[in-house]
Amino acid sequence: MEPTKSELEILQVLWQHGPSTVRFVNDKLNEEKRAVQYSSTLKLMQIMAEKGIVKRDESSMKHIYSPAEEESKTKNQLLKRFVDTMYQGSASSLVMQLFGNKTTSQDDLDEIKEFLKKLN
Amino acid sequence: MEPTKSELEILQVLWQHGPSTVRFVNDKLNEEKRAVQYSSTLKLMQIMAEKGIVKRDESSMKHIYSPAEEESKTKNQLLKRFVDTMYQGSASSLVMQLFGNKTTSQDDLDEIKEFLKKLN
DNA sequence: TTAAAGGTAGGAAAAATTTCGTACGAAAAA
DNA sequence: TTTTTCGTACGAAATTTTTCCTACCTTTAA
Repeated sequence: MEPTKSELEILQVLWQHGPSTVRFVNDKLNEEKRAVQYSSTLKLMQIMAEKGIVKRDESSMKHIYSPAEEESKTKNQLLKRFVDTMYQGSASSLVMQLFGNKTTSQDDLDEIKEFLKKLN
Repeated sequence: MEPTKSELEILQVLWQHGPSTVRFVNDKLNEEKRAVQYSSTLKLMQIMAEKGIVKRDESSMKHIYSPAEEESKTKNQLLKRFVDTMYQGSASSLVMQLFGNKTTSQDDLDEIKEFLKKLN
Protein backbone atom coordinates (compact mmCIF):
# COMPACT_ATOMS: atom_id res chain seq x y z
CA MET A 1 0.00 0.00 0.00
CA GLU A 2 0.88 3.64 -0.43
CA PRO A 3 2.48 5.31 2.56
CA THR A 4 1.30 8.87 3.10
CA LYS A 5 3.71 11.73 3.61
CA SER A 6 3.80 11.44 7.39
CA GLU A 7 4.00 7.70 7.22
CA LEU A 8 7.02 8.04 5.00
CA GLU A 9 8.74 10.21 7.58
CA ILE A 10 8.26 7.45 10.11
CA LEU A 11 9.55 4.83 7.72
CA GLN A 12 12.68 6.93 7.20
CA VAL A 13 13.41 6.77 10.90
CA LEU A 14 12.87 3.03 11.01
CA TRP A 15 15.06 2.49 7.97
CA GLN A 16 17.78 4.65 9.33
CA HIS A 17 17.82 3.38 12.90
CA GLY A 18 16.29 -0.06 12.70
CA PRO A 19 13.35 -1.39 14.74
CA SER A 20 12.29 1.23 17.25
CA THR A 21 9.78 2.20 19.88
CA VAL A 22 7.25 4.95 19.36
CA ARG A 23 9.13 7.08 21.87
CA PHE A 24 12.32 6.81 19.86
CA VAL A 25 10.66 7.62 16.57
CA ASN A 26 8.83 10.55 18.07
CA ASP A 27 12.05 11.95 19.50
CA LYS A 28 13.78 11.67 16.14
CA LEU A 29 10.91 13.41 14.38
CA ASN A 30 11.06 16.25 16.86
CA GLU A 31 14.81 16.53 16.56
CA GLU A 32 15.05 16.24 12.82
CA LYS A 33 11.74 17.38 11.40
CA ARG A 34 9.13 19.22 13.41
CA ALA A 35 7.25 19.43 16.70
CA VAL A 36 4.81 16.60 17.06
CA GLN A 37 3.03 15.15 20.07
CA TYR A 38 3.82 11.65 21.25
CA SER A 39 0.20 10.56 20.89
CA SER A 40 0.17 11.69 17.27
CA THR A 41 3.15 9.60 16.38
CA LEU A 42 1.71 6.68 18.31
CA LYS A 43 -1.58 6.92 16.47
CA LEU A 44 0.11 7.08 13.11
CA MET A 45 2.26 4.06 13.84
CA GLN A 46 -0.77 2.13 15.02
CA ILE A 47 -2.48 2.93 11.75
CA MET A 48 0.59 1.85 9.84
CA ALA A 49 0.54 -1.44 11.74
CA GLU A 50 -3.12 -1.96 10.82
CA LYS A 51 -2.37 -1.25 7.19
CA GLY A 52 0.54 -3.68 7.30
CA ILE A 53 3.16 -1.06 6.50
CA VAL A 54 5.01 -1.89 9.70
CA LYS A 55 5.15 -4.92 11.94
CA ARG A 56 4.82 -4.69 15.69
CA ASP A 57 6.46 -6.80 18.34
CA GLU A 58 4.17 -6.64 21.36
CA SER A 59 6.03 -9.14 23.49
CA SER A 60 7.37 -6.46 25.79
CA MET A 61 5.39 -3.54 27.08
CA LYS A 62 7.30 -1.17 24.85
CA HIS A 63 6.18 -2.28 21.43
CA ILE A 64 8.87 -2.46 18.83
CA TYR A 65 7.99 -1.40 15.32
CA SER A 66 9.81 -2.38 12.17
CA PRO A 67 9.15 -1.91 8.44
CA ALA A 68 7.12 -4.75 6.94
CA GLU A 69 8.95 -4.51 3.63
CA GLU A 70 12.56 -4.16 2.62
CA GLU A 71 13.68 -0.58 2.38
CA SER A 72 14.86 -1.13 -1.18
CA LYS A 73 11.60 -2.74 -2.20
CA THR A 74 9.50 0.13 -0.92
CA LYS A 75 11.82 2.72 -2.37
CA ASN A 76 11.82 0.96 -5.70
CA GLN A 77 8.05 1.06 -5.77
CA LEU A 78 7.93 4.73 -4.89
CA LEU A 79 10.65 5.53 -7.39
CA LYS A 80 8.84 3.64 -10.11
CA ARG A 81 5.62 5.47 -9.36
CA PHE A 82 7.46 8.76 -9.44
CA VAL A 83 9.06 7.99 -12.78
CA ASP A 84 5.74 6.84 -14.18
CA THR A 85 3.76 9.86 -13.16
CA MET A 86 6.40 12.50 -13.71
CA TYR A 87 8.31 11.15 -16.70
CA GLN A 88 5.87 8.80 -18.38
CA GLY A 89 7.99 5.92 -17.17
CA SER A 90 11.19 7.11 -18.77
CA ALA A 91 14.00 6.70 -16.27
CA SER A 92 16.47 8.34 -18.61
CA SER A 93 14.36 11.48 -18.73
CA LEU A 94 14.55 11.63 -14.98
CA VAL A 95 18.31 11.29 -14.95
CA MET A 96 18.72 13.96 -17.58
CA GLN A 97 16.54 16.27 -15.57
CA LEU A 98 18.62 15.44 -12.53
CA PHE A 99 21.86 16.47 -14.15
CA GLY A 100 20.47 19.37 -16.03
CA ASN A 101 19.79 20.60 -12.52
CA LYS A 102 22.50 22.89 -11.22
CA THR A 103 21.93 21.73 -7.69
CA THR A 104 23.23 18.27 -8.48
CA SER A 105 26.84 18.23 -7.48
CA GLN A 106 29.94 17.11 -9.30
CA ASP A 107 30.58 14.66 -6.49
CA ASP A 108 27.34 12.93 -7.28
CA LEU A 109 28.33 12.66 -10.90
CA ASP A 110 31.69 11.19 -10.05
CA GLU A 111 30.12 8.71 -7.75
CA ILE A 112 27.77 7.49 -10.43
CA LYS A 113 30.53 7.14 -12.98
CA GLU A 114 32.50 5.11 -10.53
CA PHE A 115 29.45 2.99 -9.98
CA LEU A 116 28.90 2.49 -13.70
CA LYS A 117 32.49 1.44 -14.23
CA LYS A 118 32.07 -1.33 -11.73
CA LEU A 119 28.89 -2.36 -13.39
CA ASN A 120 30.60 -3.51 -16.59
CA MET B 1 3.74 26.04 -3.73
CA GLU B 2 3.27 22.31 -3.57
CA PRO B 3 0.81 20.83 -6.04
CA THR B 4 -1.30 18.04 -4.59
CA LYS B 5 -1.69 14.70 -6.30
CA SER B 6 -4.79 15.70 -8.25
CA GLU B 7 -3.34 19.05 -9.10
CA LEU B 8 -0.32 17.29 -10.54
CA GLU B 9 -2.56 15.23 -12.80
CA ILE B 10 -4.00 18.42 -14.17
CA LEU B 11 -0.58 19.94 -14.66
CA GLN B 12 0.43 16.85 -16.64
CA VAL B 13 -2.39 17.47 -19.07
CA LEU B 14 -1.47 21.13 -19.44
CA TRP B 15 2.20 20.30 -19.96
CA GLN B 16 1.41 17.66 -22.49
CA HIS B 17 -1.22 19.51 -24.50
CA GLY B 18 -0.55 23.16 -23.80
CA PRO B 19 -3.03 25.77 -22.56
CA SER B 20 -6.47 24.21 -22.32
CA THR B 21 -10.04 24.67 -21.25
CA VAL B 22 -11.51 22.88 -18.28
CA ARG B 23 -13.59 20.79 -20.64
CA PHE B 24 -10.52 19.56 -22.44
CA VAL B 25 -8.63 18.73 -19.28
CA ASN B 26 -11.62 16.93 -17.84
CA ASP B 27 -12.00 14.85 -20.98
CA LYS B 28 -8.34 13.86 -20.89
CA LEU B 29 -8.55 12.88 -17.25
CA ASN B 30 -11.55 10.69 -17.97
CA GLU B 31 -9.86 9.12 -20.98
CA GLU B 32 -6.48 8.58 -19.46
CA LYS B 33 -6.95 8.37 -15.72
CA ARG B 34 -10.31 7.94 -14.06
CA ALA B 35 -13.94 8.99 -13.97
CA VAL B 36 -14.33 12.49 -12.66
CA GLN B 37 -17.13 15.03 -12.87
CA TYR B 38 -16.70 18.22 -14.84
CA SER B 39 -17.48 20.37 -11.84
CA SER B 40 -14.76 18.64 -9.82
CA THR B 41 -12.12 19.39 -12.39
CA LEU B 42 -13.40 22.94 -12.69
CA LYS B 43 -13.20 23.49 -8.95
CA LEU B 44 -9.72 22.10 -8.75
CA MET B 45 -8.49 24.28 -11.56
CA GLN B 46 -10.08 27.31 -9.93
CA ILE B 47 -8.25 26.51 -6.73
CA MET B 48 -5.01 26.10 -8.65
CA ALA B 49 -5.58 29.52 -10.19
CA GLU B 50 -6.11 31.03 -6.73
CA LYS B 51 -2.93 29.41 -5.49
CA GLY B 52 -1.07 30.69 -8.51
CA ILE B 53 -0.19 27.27 -9.84
CA VAL B 54 -1.90 28.05 -13.11
CA LYS B 55 -2.78 31.23 -14.93
CA ARG B 56 -6.19 31.85 -16.42
CA ASP B 57 -7.11 33.76 -19.53
CA GLU B 58 -10.65 34.99 -18.99
CA SER B 59 -10.91 37.09 -22.12
CA SER B 60 -13.22 34.64 -23.78
CA MET B 61 -16.06 32.85 -22.08
CA LYS B 62 -14.18 29.60 -22.19
CA HIS B 63 -11.33 30.32 -19.84
CA ILE B 64 -7.97 29.06 -20.93
CA TYR B 65 -5.67 27.69 -18.27
CA SER B 66 -1.93 27.38 -18.51
CA PRO B 67 0.83 26.44 -16.06
CA ALA B 68 2.22 29.42 -14.19
CA GLU B 69 5.71 27.96 -14.09
CA GLU B 70 7.91 26.25 -16.61
CA GLU B 71 7.41 22.52 -16.71
CA SER B 72 11.10 21.94 -16.11
CA LYS B 73 11.18 24.30 -13.15
CA THR B 74 8.29 22.61 -11.41
CA LYS B 75 9.62 19.16 -12.15
CA ASN B 76 13.03 20.12 -10.87
CA GLN B 77 11.52 21.25 -7.62
CA LEU B 78 9.53 18.09 -7.20
CA LEU B 79 12.50 15.97 -8.15
CA LYS B 80 14.72 17.77 -5.69
CA ARG B 81 12.18 17.25 -2.95
CA PHE B 82 11.95 13.60 -3.84
CA VAL B 83 15.70 13.13 -3.73
CA ASP B 84 15.92 15.01 -0.46
CA THR B 85 13.27 13.04 1.34
CA MET B 86 13.97 9.64 -0.16
CA TYR B 87 17.73 9.69 -0.60
CA GLN B 88 18.92 12.33 1.84
CA GLY B 89 19.68 14.54 -1.10
CA SER B 90 21.99 12.08 -2.78
CA ALA B 91 21.25 12.01 -6.47
CA SER B 92 23.73 9.21 -7.00
CA SER B 93 21.83 7.00 -4.58
CA LEU B 94 18.75 7.51 -6.66
CA VAL B 95 20.49 6.58 -9.87
CA MET B 96 21.99 3.49 -8.30
CA GLN B 97 18.58 2.47 -7.09
CA LEU B 98 17.35 2.91 -10.63
CA PHE B 99 19.97 0.51 -11.89
CA GLY B 100 19.12 -2.03 -9.27
CA ASN B 101 15.47 -1.75 -10.15
CA LYS B 102 14.22 -4.57 -12.33
CA THR B 103 11.47 -2.38 -13.69
CA THR B 104 13.97 -0.09 -15.36
CA SER B 105 14.39 -1.19 -18.94
CA GLN B 106 17.74 -2.01 -20.51
CA ASP B 107 17.17 0.66 -23.13
CA ASP B 108 16.75 3.24 -20.43
CA LEU B 109 19.90 2.10 -18.72
CA ASP B 110 21.88 2.29 -21.93
CA GLU B 111 20.55 5.72 -22.59
CA ILE B 112 21.53 6.88 -19.15
CA LYS B 113 25.07 5.55 -19.55
CA GLU B 114 25.37 7.26 -22.88
CA PHE B 115 24.13 10.49 -21.40
CA LEU B 116 26.50 10.39 -18.46
CA LYS B 117 29.44 9.69 -20.75
CA LYS B 118 28.78 12.82 -22.75
CA LEU B 119 28.48 14.88 -19.64
CA ASN B 120 32.24 15.30 -19.12
C1' DT C 1 -37.76 34.00 -29.38
C1' DT C 2 -37.43 30.10 -27.02
C1' DA C 3 -35.18 25.92 -25.73
C1' DA C 4 -31.09 23.44 -25.21
C1' DA C 5 -26.33 23.07 -24.54
C1' DG C 6 -22.37 24.45 -22.40
C1' DG C 7 -19.89 27.62 -19.56
C1' DT C 8 -18.43 29.71 -14.53
C1' DA C 9 -19.06 30.44 -9.48
C1' DG C 10 -19.56 29.03 -5.04
C1' DG C 11 -20.95 26.38 -1.12
C1' DA C 12 -21.26 22.27 1.11
C1' DA C 13 -20.34 17.63 1.81
C1' DA C 14 -17.37 13.65 1.69
C1' DA C 15 -13.06 11.49 2.14
C1' DA C 16 -8.43 11.23 3.52
C1' DT C 17 -4.95 12.57 6.55
C1' DT C 18 -3.12 14.39 10.71
C1' DT C 19 -3.30 15.84 15.39
C1' DC C 20 -4.05 15.37 20.11
C1' DG C 21 -6.78 14.86 24.66
C1' DT C 22 -7.89 11.58 27.86
C1' DA C 23 -8.48 7.12 30.08
C1' DC C 24 -6.25 3.63 31.90
C1' DG C 25 -2.64 -0.02 32.95
C1' DA C 26 2.25 -1.34 34.12
C1' DA C 27 6.64 -0.30 35.88
C1' DA C 28 9.73 2.33 38.49
C1' DA C 29 10.86 5.44 42.09
C1' DA C 30 10.05 7.35 46.42
C1' DT D 1 2.61 1.11 49.73
C1' DT D 2 1.94 5.18 47.29
C1' DT D 3 3.07 8.21 43.81
C1' DT D 4 5.08 9.34 39.66
C1' DT D 5 6.51 8.12 35.20
C1' DC D 6 5.95 5.96 31.00
C1' DG D 7 3.52 3.08 28.05
C1' DT D 8 -0.90 1.77 24.91
C1' DA D 9 -5.71 2.42 23.22
C1' DC D 10 -9.19 4.97 21.45
C1' DG D 11 -12.25 8.50 20.07
C1' DA D 12 -12.88 12.77 18.37
C1' DA D 13 -11.57 16.99 16.40
C1' DA D 14 -8.96 19.67 13.03
C1' DT D 15 -7.06 20.10 8.65
C1' DT D 16 -6.37 19.16 3.95
C1' DT D 17 -7.89 17.43 -0.23
C1' DT D 18 -11.39 15.98 -3.33
C1' DT D 19 -15.94 15.69 -5.12
C1' DC D 20 -20.15 17.32 -6.77
C1' DC D 21 -24.78 19.81 -6.47
C1' DT D 22 -27.01 23.79 -7.76
C1' DA D 23 -27.68 28.49 -9.36
C1' DC D 24 -27.15 31.29 -12.86
C1' DC D 25 -25.24 33.32 -17.28
C1' DT D 26 -24.07 33.06 -22.37
C1' DT D 27 -24.15 31.08 -26.71
C1' DT D 28 -26.14 28.21 -30.14
C1' DA D 29 -29.71 25.70 -32.43
C1' DA D 30 -34.42 25.06 -33.34
